[in-house]
Amino acid sequence: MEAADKKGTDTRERLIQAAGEVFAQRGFKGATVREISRQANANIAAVNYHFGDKEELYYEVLKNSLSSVMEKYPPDLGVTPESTPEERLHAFIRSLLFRVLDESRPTWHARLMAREIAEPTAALDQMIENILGPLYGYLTMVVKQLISDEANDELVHNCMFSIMGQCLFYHNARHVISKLYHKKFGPEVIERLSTHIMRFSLGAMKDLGILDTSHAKANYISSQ
Amino acid sequence: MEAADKKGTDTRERLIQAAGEVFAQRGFKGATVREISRQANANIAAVNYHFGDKEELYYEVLKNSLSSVMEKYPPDLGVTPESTPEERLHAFIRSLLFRVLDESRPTWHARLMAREIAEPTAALDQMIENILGPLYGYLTMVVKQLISDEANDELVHNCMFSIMGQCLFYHNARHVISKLYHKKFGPEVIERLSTHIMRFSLGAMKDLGILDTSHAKANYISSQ
DNA sequence: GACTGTTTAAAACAAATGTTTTAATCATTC
DNA sequence: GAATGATTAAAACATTTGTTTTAAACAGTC
Repeated sequence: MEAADKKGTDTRERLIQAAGEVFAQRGFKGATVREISRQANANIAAVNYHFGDKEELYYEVLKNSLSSVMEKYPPDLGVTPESTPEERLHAFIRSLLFRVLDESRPTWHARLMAREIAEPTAALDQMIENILGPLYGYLTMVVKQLISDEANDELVHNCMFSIMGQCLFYHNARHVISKLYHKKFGPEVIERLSTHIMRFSLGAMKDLGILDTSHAKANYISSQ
Repeated sequence: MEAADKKGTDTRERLIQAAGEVFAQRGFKGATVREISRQANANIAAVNYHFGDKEELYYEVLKNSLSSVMEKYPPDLGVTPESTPEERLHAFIRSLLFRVLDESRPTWHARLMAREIAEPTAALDQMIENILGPLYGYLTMVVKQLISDEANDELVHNCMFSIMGQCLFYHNARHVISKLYHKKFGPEVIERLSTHIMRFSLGAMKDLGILDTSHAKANYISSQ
């Protein structure tokens, strides 16, 4: 069988692609092996033959997703050892936004990860270990450089969450945004969003950093 | 039957409460009428008798949720006509955070709405009309007062999204946050978070507002 | 070209699930 | 207190769905 992708291509691979699409769209429970098989041009029994059962297929799909998601948009894209912390932050935001909003390629990676984050299965742990943990670690470093190396942990975490939240919101609330404001997320819009989020966050951290270092930690901790 | 809540309480009401819990936990597809019925101490046929079918029950649950979610924490809690825009923003953030994080009462309202936002069913439209639309309208007003009444719409929207994103992140990523940082969201933590988000956002908008009004719109629009 | 291990195809199975049916029970009214 | 309408209970039904089985088709090897 020398045909390119008529039937010769690995059924296993086609199943993963199809399953990714279906899982992302309908969730683990909502996805049926019949729909996956149909969409992969495979027999119903193919899933069980190649993966054992539906759950194992899901894990395989997620693992596949994890490794490919970071490839196209690594969090330090275009950053050199000489880059300023500001440039690193912009690169981080930009890559995160493209990672979750770019529709020029299969979008199920991001949607699947978002699903797993919002309602974890047993697979969340490996996702944290391989992707989210390192990602947060990297952002921690960047933020610390931006506000103050000896800023208290709470402030650092809060700033990180403020940045992550701004980025992920556009993915999470995309249906609402599009219904309320008829906004579409093409590459140039994403570019502008990343500029906004960077300026917004830099302005904020400039303020907070001053607060934190001048009035010392007690100031930030006192609330209300 | 005069007993308080042994069996005399409306089965219909018990079904809605139980269904809310189960739908929020397992999603529409994952929830089974059997589990709902069991948890409501009702017969399997009760759902169909009282609501026609499972989908109609879901809509009823969501409608019930919508009307009750805003009651305890209205977005302008504690705000008077004399309040400053800064106070209004703080109240908005605070109430939003409590709305989505407060675990001292049934949490399924927020979880269910988050589900509907992330993966809409046909019910999203009424949710936008009754809740999200007004909420965003109110925030628009507050933000405009904070940066500049004649700020361009894009900047206003972006700031709104930055604020909403920061708040909703803690709900959306709660499992990841708790696994990574062992953070729990008690009332005092929520209070401090709201203070952080307010300061973060005010600092940011102060910056952007200056940018926007002094260098005029062209400045903001130029990206990269 | 028969043999062997791998993959695909079709059908069947068993469990789960939303819904319906039918009868019993409860509550209210005359 | 019989009659009537509303509610609940138990069982059955029809579909869907994940999985298994059995046989056929294929690919590579001697």
